[in-house]
Amino acid sequence: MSHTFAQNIILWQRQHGRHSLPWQKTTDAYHVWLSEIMLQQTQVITVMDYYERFLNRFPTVQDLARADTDDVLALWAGLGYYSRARNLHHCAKQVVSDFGGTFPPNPEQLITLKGIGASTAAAIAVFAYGYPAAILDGNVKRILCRYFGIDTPPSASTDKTLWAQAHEQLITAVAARDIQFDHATALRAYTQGLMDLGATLCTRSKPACGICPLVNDCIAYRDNRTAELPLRKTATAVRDVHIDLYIYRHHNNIWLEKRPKTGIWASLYSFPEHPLVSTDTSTQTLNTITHRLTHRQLYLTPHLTELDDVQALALEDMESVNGGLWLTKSNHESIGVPKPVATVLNLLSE
DNA sequence: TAACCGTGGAC
DNA sequence: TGTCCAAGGTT
Repeated sequence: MSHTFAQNIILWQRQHGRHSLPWQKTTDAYHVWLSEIMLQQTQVITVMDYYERFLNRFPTVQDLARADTDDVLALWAGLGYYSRARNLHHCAKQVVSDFGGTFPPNPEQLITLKGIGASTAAAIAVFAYGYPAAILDGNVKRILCRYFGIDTPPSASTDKTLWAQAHEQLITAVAARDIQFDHATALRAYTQGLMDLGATLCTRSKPACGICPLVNDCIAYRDNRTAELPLRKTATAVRDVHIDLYIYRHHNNIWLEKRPKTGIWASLYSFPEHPLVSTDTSTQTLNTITHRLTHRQLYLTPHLTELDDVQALALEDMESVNGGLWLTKSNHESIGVPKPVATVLNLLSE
């Protein structure tokens, strides 16, 4: 007799899935949660180092909750989507103040926490607590669209269909446990298996259908539409943005300003974008740097000015009230800067 | 509802 | 080289 969708996933995961990722070594909800937040829209290989550094610096949710937001952002710098870091810190405080320092076990409570949506809540519930819940990330969407031949464009309506399928398959997954494994173990294998299959076999381009455990029942494979499904989302327009960066250096210290709480690179530090010091001389314009964001193409033109002691003091007096500060050798660990700013800083220190 | 929000890798 | 998009959530 043939296996169900869920049985195929579980059997495949035990044999061919990933079992040695750092966050698979534990069911500690704090560790699981941290990994799930970092992995949002971010590939496994990128997360590895950040995950280890974060746990080393903040071993418990209490440590994270009482940290300075600047330190959290500095540790997150380079990982992108910085609202995740601010929400992470907020969430840690919520867990300590509202849940006694222990993450709640069910998705209904988890989703009330900052930065945790439906899919992340389900993943935490499954991996930390063995609580049955359906995930729906990019991997699962791709698998379901192909397996069931779902060929409607990405939309809230399509998401509703996908969530319904995700829930339905979970029911059979829960029933698919066999004599060797308990309920929670089968559930974790199923959930991990979906991600592993999507990440390693059912990939966007050139899926490995020849070794896929679902190939016999896959509509997209049957109809030769795996290259077409899932349908692409219409590309959002990328606008060009030109920004001047004013770099003021004094004794190898660099003047930085805290960015606004909203918008690109919110709450991180960067160079002023308007001149702060009237310098009729000795300002050097450096080569323009391009930096691509999801919906913006940035052109950053740095202007470097060396300040004398009087100018430096004047700048300090005038701008420190606005969250400006000198980046020095001793404070860089609590100053989070976006990638291109880090690139410019490295350029300057050469 | 759709725009917003980073960075890096794959092709 | 340009395009797509990755363990998405918030506004």
